[in-house]
Amino acid sequence: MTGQVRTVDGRVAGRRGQETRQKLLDCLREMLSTSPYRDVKVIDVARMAGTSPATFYQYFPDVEGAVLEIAEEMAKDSVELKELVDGKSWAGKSGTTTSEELVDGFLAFWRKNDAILRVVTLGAAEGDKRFFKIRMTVLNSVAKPLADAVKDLQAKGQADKAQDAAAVAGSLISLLASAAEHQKAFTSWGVKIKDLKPTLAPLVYLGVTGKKAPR
Amino acid sequence: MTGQVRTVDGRVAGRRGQETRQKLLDCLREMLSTSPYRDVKVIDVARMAGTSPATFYQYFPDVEGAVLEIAEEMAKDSVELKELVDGKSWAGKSGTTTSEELVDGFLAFWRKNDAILRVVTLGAAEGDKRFFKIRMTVLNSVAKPLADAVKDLQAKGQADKAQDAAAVAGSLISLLASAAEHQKAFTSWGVKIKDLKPTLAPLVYLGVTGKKAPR
DNA sequence: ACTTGTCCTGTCATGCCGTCAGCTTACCGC
DNA sequence: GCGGTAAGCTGACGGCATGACAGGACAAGT
Repeated sequence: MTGQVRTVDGRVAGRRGQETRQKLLDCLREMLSTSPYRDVKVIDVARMAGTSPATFYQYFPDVEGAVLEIAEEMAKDSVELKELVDGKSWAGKSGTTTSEELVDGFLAFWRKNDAILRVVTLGAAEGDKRFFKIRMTVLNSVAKPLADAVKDLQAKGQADKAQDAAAVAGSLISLLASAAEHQKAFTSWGVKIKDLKPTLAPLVYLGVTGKKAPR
Repeated sequence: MTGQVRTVDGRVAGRRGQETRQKLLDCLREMLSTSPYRDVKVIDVARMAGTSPATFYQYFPDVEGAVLEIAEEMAKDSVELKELVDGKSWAGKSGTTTSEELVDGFLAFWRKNDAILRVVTLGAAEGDKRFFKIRMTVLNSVAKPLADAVKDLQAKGQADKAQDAAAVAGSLISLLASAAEHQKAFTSWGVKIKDLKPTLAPLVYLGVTGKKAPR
């Protein structure tokens, strides 16, 4: 699957080279979570990795290129998010559980990949196709099975057929993504983090089924 | 209200100085909407404004400082968003209209200030208090009156009292903000922009009233 | 030990950053 | 109109990040 790892000038990287490369990626990830994206410099990353800027440029064209690498790694991990929706039931009480677990799982994933997702989101918003595609991969991993679930319910007459399934799923995933991104904002509105799930989960349930959540 | 405009070294700016300053801000705003934030350089802004980098540094400590200025201007404009909720009715049919106008108005404001809001959002997510506060100002201009509306309905027994009003309002505003930020994403899900309002508006209505939207 | 290919770094040209001294311009009182 | 004063602008400079290259260090096989 993973093609040969190559340096910028075309050589194939050996064992030691891959280690160095990985160390650079790790340090970059670390830097991203501690300083503003705009201020992340190659020289800092190199220093932290105990190597020189020249080495960095051997493996990556620039900071953005390395960030893309990290982002793609994360996008691969995001397949695990499918499990939050696939094969789950939306009927009655179990629907409540499904929506709660979806909210929980999604927020956890976002929090885990906080820093890199911030940069991906920015890149996507700025119109960069590569970042946009990565963001899509992550969100689609939930949005697609969710849209399928809505279509299923519509077919069984258990959900509002007038709603576009993909639009519903997209809106709900956006809601989750945005809530995940700005958890700090909620506290300033006097909302405790623990209030977030009880609020989001019913919204998801409502969006999917078109019915008020049972209690 | 607005104190004297001052240069970095303390001089008060006169007519000509203010013009230059404003031209720099305009050019920066332009640059932000055409190139990635990370790549916006002082020298480019200065060149576009037909002046020198040194002049830029006379009015702003750095790029971020100037961006903050633009953002604060925008935050002032955001008071107009209050009107989208204040004094509106959520009962029956008129509730549907209210939610639709809220969605429309909010999306329009966000689209108008696209570029600067992107940077504000990034800064806030990275933990910068100044950007965070500005983002709060914008979102609060809708979230506060919306929370009041929910409390009102709760008091009248027309909404679910178990929900925290502020949390509901916060989640809904986050939903709108996120949808506004990533309109392009929706099209890749096969969702037409015009499908967005019919999807978001009922979600808002549902969130506020806890009832399924009438049609 | 020698060869081969990978890996790292010293060094250099280039370009942006951020500051300062000093020159020019506008305004004001006389 | 004349000089004084403060505002406005820029050339120039040290400093640092970028990105390219060539050559030295190193590991592995022979």
